Amino acid sequence: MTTIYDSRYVIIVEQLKRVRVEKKVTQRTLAGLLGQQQSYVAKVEGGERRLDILELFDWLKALRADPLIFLREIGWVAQERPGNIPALPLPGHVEEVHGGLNLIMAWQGEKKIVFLQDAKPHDYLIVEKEITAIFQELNNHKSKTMNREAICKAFQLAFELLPAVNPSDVYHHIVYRLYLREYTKTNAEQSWVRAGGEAVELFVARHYADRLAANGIEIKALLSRGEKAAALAEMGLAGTVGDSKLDISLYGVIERKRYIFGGIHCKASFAERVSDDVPCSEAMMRSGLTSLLFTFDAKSFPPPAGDLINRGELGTHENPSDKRRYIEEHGSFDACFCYNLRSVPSKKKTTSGKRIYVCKFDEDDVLPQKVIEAWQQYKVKHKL
Amino acid sequence: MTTIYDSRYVIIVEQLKRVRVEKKVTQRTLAGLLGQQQSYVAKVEGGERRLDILELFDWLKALRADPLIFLREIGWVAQERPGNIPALPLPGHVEEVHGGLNLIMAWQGEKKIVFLQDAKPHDYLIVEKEITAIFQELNNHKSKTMNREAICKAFQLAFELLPAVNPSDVYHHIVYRLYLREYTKTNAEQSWVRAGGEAVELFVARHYADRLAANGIEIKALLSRGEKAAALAEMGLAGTVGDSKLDISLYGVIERKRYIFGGIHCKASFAERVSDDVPCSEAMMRSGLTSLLFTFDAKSFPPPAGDLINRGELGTHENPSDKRRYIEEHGSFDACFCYNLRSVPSKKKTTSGKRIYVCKFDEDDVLPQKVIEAWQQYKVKHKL
DNA sequence: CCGACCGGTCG
DNA sequence: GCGACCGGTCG
Repeated sequence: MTTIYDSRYVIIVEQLKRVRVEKKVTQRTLAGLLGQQQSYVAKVEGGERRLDILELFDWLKALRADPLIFLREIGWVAQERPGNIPALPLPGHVEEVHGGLNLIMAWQGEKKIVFLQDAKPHDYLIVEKEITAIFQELNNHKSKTMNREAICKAFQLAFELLPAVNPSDVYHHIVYRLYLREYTKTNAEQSWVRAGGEAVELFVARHYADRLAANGIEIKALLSRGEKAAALAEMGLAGTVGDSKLDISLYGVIERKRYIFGGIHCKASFAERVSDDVPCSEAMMRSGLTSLLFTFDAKSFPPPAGDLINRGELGTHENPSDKRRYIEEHGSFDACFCYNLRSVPSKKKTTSGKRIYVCKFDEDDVLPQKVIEAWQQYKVKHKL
Repeated sequence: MTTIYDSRYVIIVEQLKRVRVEKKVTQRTLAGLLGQQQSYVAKVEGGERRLDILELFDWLKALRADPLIFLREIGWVAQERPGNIPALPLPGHVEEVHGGLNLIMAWQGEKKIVFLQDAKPHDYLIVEKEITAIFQELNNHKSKTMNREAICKAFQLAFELLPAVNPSDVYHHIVYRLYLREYTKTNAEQSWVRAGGEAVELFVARHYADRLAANGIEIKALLSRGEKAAALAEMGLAGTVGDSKLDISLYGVIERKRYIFGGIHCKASFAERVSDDVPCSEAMMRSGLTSLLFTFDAKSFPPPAGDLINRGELGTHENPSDKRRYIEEHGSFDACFCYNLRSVPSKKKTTSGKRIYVCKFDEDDVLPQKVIEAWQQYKVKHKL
């Protein structure tokens, strides 16, 4: 019959006793310091008498124990980790500079500046305010919005109001960092991993839906394990690769009949994780299906060593990373669409013939063009 | 010529001004509330006059701004994230129970209990104390110990003093959680990812070194990118798989000549990440080399939903996970050695013939046996 | 229930 | 410089 309150109080009492014993203070001595009888200390340590907050602090003071350290030991206050506060944008704080704006971040009480090219303070401030409100709403216990929906909404808003800005910077410096700043319900970094990753898939499917529908193509985010497995089964790949290795499926529609002709793998950033998707992608390509890779290629190095500039991980032609080689040399995907304007696109000719395209979400975006082409080719090949 | 001190102060002034403007308080009004002339406010906001800490708090009070919120906004204090404090063992706090001990953790001020089978309080308390000292030393800025070396030392100590306890629980509930509790120099969770992962590789190589050396086998942790690439080149796999996809190499030695005959992939936990290693492992096996998988298969679900019991991710025979299938069905590794005693080992017969073995670090540990067998078979096959 | 999501770290 | 390391999350 332990209530939460009781359990919390038990920890306090046990730790108070431990501190006293460690400091080799007897119950009698402590009682003397507190101006009380020994029975007072015994009753408190026996859980018979509860301390109010002021009594607790007097108690700790008498033991010469640091209250903050004590609160950490009982898990009420996080361990002090001087380095665990990531760089976060200061609320409403930007400065207009030539060609864009400087986003002012605080990191460990130091000021860090990130330049956002082609961003106007007025637009940024609207974006920050709206996204802040969206994410704060998630902390509300009555909020019915799912985290991935909220983040997807934040992407849509930010890309619409800041169309000229490097999309990967919007992802990484605005939406991601505002989520870290505002989301407090659970561990924000890990929640971002879960919800931010799915939000990218949702965003991609929604952003291109109309453009592709106009060309007889249906794009579908595969959010559940069941949907993923079903899509892989439709492709004839059930059981040959892991069942959960595709993010978005692409269907061509002819007279209400749907033909699955490809899919899109989504990765916010690469790290070593792109190799997860390679076996599924290669299996898709062997089955004559189009396998595309969407990525923000977001990667910056944080302070103190790094400069926070989001250079991505694809490297250059002269000095390619393994990730670039997966596309250009091994041809493990039919194409990679990268939304980090600092990333270096492939040359027209590559070893495998497959290319990295670098785009913004504008009329020159090649992703929908390539999807439409792939469907045309599928129709020709299968005489549809 | 901005010193760190200046940069920090600039943030304070700018944010103080922002708070005043947001609250629609004029400089004159604020000055009145502070019992000062308007020029005082102007000078402070202009950076000409510095506020001492008490003046700062008076200032915030006059603006009816919460000091803690303000300190968070300037990045001096972490955002309050009620859920971001992981379950951490309370210092020196265990209770002896039948068949083992209860490890007492604090999570959000609640008490959480994890049962450690076959652990004795006396031994646990030594382990906790020693590991705490090792990890606290890392916070010392003069510490020359590398994080991975410190964690490896913690593993060696803990497995030696608690030989009967589930090794995965020692990894997950003792070493990992003490690292979270004690390591404060940088973001402890991410530091654990980096250093804890490498420490597992180091530990495996060191733990088995003598036993294997007695059988003419050299085991080597591949810690640098160069070492990994070199080992893959020796195997004849350079360039065919990513260059960084092997953790430990195995050499047989005959008359000072070294023959690479296999390798070990290490994974503290699976998640989806085992598929990273599958392509390299399969390539090794195709080349006639032995490819083994070492894992703690550590996975518990934390509060509030989870019960913290470290059940791993391999599932059962009736309900296998994708990870079990990688071994038992697809045979993507020659064997999987799993050090979580709650994991279900393979039956003697599997579809692929490859098996999951569940072990402790004792005389029945099958890993060294299988490595020695593999080297014998290699010698026979290559007539060495 | 039980899976894949991703980025700070530090060698 | 620049890579792979892993676990809380939440649908």
